[in-house]
Amino acid sequence: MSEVSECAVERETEHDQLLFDVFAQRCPSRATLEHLTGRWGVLAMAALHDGTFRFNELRRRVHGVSEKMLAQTLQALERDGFVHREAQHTIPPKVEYSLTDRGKRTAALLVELIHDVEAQMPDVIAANQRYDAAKNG
Amino acid sequence: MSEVSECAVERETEHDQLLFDVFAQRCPSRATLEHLTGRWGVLAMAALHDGTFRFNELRRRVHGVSEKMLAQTLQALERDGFVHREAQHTIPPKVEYSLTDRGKRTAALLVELIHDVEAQMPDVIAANQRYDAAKNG
DNA sequence: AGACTGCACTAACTTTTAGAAAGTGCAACC
DNA sequence: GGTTGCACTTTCTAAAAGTTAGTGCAGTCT
Repeated sequence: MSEVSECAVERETEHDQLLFDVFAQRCPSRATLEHLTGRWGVLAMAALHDGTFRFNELRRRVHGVSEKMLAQTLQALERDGFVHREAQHTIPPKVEYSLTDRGKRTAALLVELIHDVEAQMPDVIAANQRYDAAKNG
Repeated sequence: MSEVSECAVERETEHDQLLFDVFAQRCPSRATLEHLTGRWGVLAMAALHDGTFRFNELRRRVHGVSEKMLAQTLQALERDGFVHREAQHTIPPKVEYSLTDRGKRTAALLVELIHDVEAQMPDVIAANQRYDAAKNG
């Protein structure tokens, strides 16, 4: 009954490319996409698009993120190779986060999305009001 | 102690534009961004980028989404004016979902992101293995 | 000198959210 | 006449997010 979709990671096409599909439930691309588009993933990537930052600098940039979630988010992004982490084992510790080349490419897309959303906000707020009025009216 | 950042929605710049900032904790743009980038938001938008679909058609396209979450996601996207909902009050009911013009623009960016991620997956998987090896080695 | 803050986290606990399962009411299909 | 499909909502449980506290040492403030 409960069918679980998989992507054909293992199979190769005639063009020697692997097939990944975010619409397939168990495709690893879905997890990666979530790391990038999760609540804090987008913001961390966009913040790092502006340069290299220390852990607590990022925390101050991304208002509202907890230490736990920022650490968790950065670890996932580092594991996926979007973020580079460089730690100096001094006291107090100094850890610098930056984007990898691959991360920079993807971050550019996310920044574009953010700007698009910010620019649309007046329309979004108007749409919200229309929707709520239609419901309660 | 706990400072909460707000965006200057109310203030206007000299160019007569409103200021929205997703990095500010209480800026409404952050909620909107989350509707789009949330786990199911991206996939719903990308699915609708291919055309008009009924509720259960979407559910079959976006593998793994529950009815509850799909309904919730579509309602948020409709309220924000990204998605258009057209219901025929027949029995059985027929409800068709499609993207608004604004939604189409934003969906294009999300689809671009998805393709970028899918294309990077071989590198991501390699990065995962390197990360795990470095940790357990 | 002694208290306080900052550094980059992790661990334990609580609250919020997501997901799973069942219910709705009717009609077409077998 | 039993099953399935339609588009949801409601209830309950499992998972995720958020909150708080702790680490160990060095600078800053008083």
